[in-house]
Amino acid sequence: MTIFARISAALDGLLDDMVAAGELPAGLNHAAVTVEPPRDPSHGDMATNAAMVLAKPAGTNPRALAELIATRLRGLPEVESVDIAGPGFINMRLDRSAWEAELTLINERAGGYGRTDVGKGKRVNVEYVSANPTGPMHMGHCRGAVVGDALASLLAFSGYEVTREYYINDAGSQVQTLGQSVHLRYREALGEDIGEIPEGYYPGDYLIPIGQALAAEYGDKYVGVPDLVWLDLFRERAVAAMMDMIRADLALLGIHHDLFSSEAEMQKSGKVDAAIQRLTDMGLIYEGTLEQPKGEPADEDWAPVPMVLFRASQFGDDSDRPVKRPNGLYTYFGNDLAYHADKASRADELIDIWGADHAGTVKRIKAAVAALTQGKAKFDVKLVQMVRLLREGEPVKMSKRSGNFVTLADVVEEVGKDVVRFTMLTRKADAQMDFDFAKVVEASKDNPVFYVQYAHARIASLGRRVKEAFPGELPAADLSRFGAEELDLIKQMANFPRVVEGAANAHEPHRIAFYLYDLAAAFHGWWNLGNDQPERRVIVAGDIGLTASRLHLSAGIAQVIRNGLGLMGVAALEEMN
RNA sequence: GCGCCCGUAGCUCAGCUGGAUAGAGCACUCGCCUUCUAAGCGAGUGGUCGCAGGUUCGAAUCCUGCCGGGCGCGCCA
Repeated sequence: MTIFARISAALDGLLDDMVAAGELPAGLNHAAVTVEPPRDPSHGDMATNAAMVLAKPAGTNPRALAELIATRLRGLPEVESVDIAGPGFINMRLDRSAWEAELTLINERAGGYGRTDVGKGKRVNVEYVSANPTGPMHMGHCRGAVVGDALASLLAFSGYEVTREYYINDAGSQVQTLGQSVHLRYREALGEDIGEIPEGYYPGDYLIPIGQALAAEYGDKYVGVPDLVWLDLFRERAVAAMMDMIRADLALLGIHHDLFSSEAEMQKSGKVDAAIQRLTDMGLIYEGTLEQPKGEPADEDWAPVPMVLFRASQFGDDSDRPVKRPNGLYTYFGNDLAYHADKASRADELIDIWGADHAGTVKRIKAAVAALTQGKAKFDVKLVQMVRLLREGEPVKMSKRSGNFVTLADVVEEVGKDVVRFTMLTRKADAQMDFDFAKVVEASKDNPVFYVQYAHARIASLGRRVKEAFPGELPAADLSRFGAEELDLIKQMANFPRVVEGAANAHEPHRIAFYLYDLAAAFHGWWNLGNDQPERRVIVAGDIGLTASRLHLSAGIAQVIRNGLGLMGVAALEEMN
């Protein structure tokens, strides 16, 4: 057990003892009781709010209760001293042996340090990316891809059974247009001059090879015949090729989904009809007419049309929502609610990662999930804000014309997978962010990617250098030789499991990036002590024992950095170059 | 008109789901770095947490109403 888990468990047990001793009434809810490092380290190593939280339900006052708890805490072997401060905080100082033990634990657990079972094996489905299969991935998709992937890793590390899922939107009008665009390329491949790609079609060069392949396979069989004959074929081929391309783009980022779900297949399987039927049976589907939306430019073409609607407004949405169009086909929402019903049948918790431009549809899908699962499924829609690309401080112009939008593959090629992934996690998901090509590769402490990598590389360099100073075998680490700075570093490392747990619970993978930056800063500060004072370096000439001990500490730091970077999908570097 | 997100130091952002005196980097000021592990190091200045109420032992954090910025708002996805 990690140190925080031990103290927290001991506190729980001790509160039970107090109930047995008649010092506390039975049945108090401990959920709000926390054990955490105080913001101000001068207050001690750990603080608990137990007395303040429990005083009122226990019918006593915080200070008096704190005294009782403090007395018992003083009996714990790892607790050196306890005092009560402010409105009833209980501050603890731990014996140094507790921190020494934590470092040993870090090096023993190695890659498993920080892993917990808070997920208790619950099945969580994380759906992310789900870019339309109409072209290569561009930077607009990138952030959601990284956030979703890191969150999935975080949840897996926290004891959840995770499914990483991609929803292929292969049933709507956009993929019909894609099929028609490929048909143009097909005619082009047969020698026809198609001129400029008309407005409304996909102009990208990436469709050319698909047209060529179809031309090679079928010759002119599909020229001059109605699209009814060829559109399904062309669409399916195009979608398959686009998905191959998208999978390749994702692989560049180190992202591999467990499951790709097809909208079209789901529709064919009858699951959409079934889901709508279930809602109909619940009385939540009716035919009706919506009011005209109050958009700024009032739509002249608007006319009231009766449609099949879902009573989303009964579940917190602002309006009821159409599941079928007047032509009888399902809307995107109709398909999507069925898809979520399907996911809910396979998982205990659902998480969707969406671009912020879809914010307007969150309420309706939450309403649908609530209705379909009787409010039982945990469901979080995580919105990821836009990324503004900058080059030398100037926004990069994005155009839909082919060759002029920034693809994900281009960016990964230019700055590298690790830089892209780390940078995408240096801001919380719901804040907008700038991605400056120059800044993200800058080798300075202003750049968190570099700063964290550099800390790890510095530690890796010790392994190489120590052989020069001490060619023989090193003795076992003697942790009693640590001073206050070394113990402070361990205290910071000991926070890693708490940060992981918090990030997993809050679905906020960016917390790992900030934690690693802080840990790296603390390490660099420690390292810099050696600039002026050679005896404070890790490798101390003439003191093999101290060197061994500090190497052990450094190894622990490197381990925590690796574990954190691993969750982010970023490789730790052995050396900078 | 409505909904969602955001508003914290001059700038870019954290703030551990309600805790103690609100933090980091940049910028700025001062000192250090011609021999060491310096793609630099140390210290300092800088805040009505958009505004006004409310909830309670306690609010940047939760609630309500305003102000300002971004995104979105039927039969697209």
